[in-house]
Amino acid sequence: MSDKYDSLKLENQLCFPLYACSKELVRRYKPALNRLDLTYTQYIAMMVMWEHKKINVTEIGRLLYLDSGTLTPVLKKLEQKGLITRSRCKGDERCLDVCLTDKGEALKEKAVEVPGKIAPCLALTPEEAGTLYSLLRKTLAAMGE
Amino acid sequence: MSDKYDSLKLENQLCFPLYACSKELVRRYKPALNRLDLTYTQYIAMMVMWEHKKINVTEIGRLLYLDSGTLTPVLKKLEQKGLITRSRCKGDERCLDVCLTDKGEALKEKAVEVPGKIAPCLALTPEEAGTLYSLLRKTLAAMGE
DNA sequence: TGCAATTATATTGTACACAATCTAATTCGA
DNA sequence: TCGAATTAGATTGTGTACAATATAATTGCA
Repeated sequence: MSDKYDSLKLENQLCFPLYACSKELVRRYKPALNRLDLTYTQYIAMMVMWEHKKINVTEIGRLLYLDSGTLTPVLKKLEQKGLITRSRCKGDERCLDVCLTDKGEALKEKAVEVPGKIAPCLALTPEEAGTLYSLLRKTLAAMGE
Repeated sequence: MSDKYDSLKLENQLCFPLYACSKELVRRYKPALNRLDLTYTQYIAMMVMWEHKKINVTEIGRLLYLDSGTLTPVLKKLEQKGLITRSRCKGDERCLDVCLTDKGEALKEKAVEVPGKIAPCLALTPEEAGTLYSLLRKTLAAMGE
């Protein structure tokens, strides 16, 4: 019943459910994020800002697995909204300091409610969620070499 | 040590490692897929075609969790490459029959080697990979209602 | 039977995502 | 110390994703 093409079936691939699950879950964030006027990418960038207050683009990229080609327009958008400031570092003009503004800090109050709205979508027990988290982090670490 | 903002830390979110892991793993496919002149999205569309030979757009979308706005340009590209044909169904002109061509079928021979090149990236035991797969499929099913 | 609702796909507009390339600033080594 | 190599971001081009809308074909029901 099996042949040499079995590995090419969607049901036998691990990457595909990962890809689909990620996309579907991000889509579930949209209603909650619309109320903050943020996209998912802007939201994870703000999560970095809420934790770090001040950080440069390369570091944000390292934390989010994104490069400057993606981050530059995202950060410019967040700057337009008044949530962050962007300015060249004193001492090394190549660097860009990204800083959280008061308005950005204030948005955190509304954002606190987001994770609680997403959790029910998962339908996993806390143990399962923990296992899933560990396996994903292990895989991410392995891919980072 | 914990406060009400803990849920907003990247390390406490399940969606983020899912999103990052998916992106990084898709990136690992690129060298292998470049040799087939396929992107990842084109590759999973071809996986559907290799299994089904003939299928319509809505069905492909249901299998891949993609809508016509994404699939239409992808399928047109695959048609340009001569891997599939697109033609209106006889009997229901709204539908589009997507059919695998001989050239598309032939590409399967080269594609067979792709999954084996990706597996080592994961660094998971077969049991762990199985667990991850099950948890992702369970979550996908739950999100499909 | 005729027209309102539904269905299948396509189009438009916005926002990533990333490879490749570019520019400017900094560092490092002969 | 000066020019090559490196580094940090920005830009460009291609290809998704998806919401919203459009269009055309089909269905269903009053």
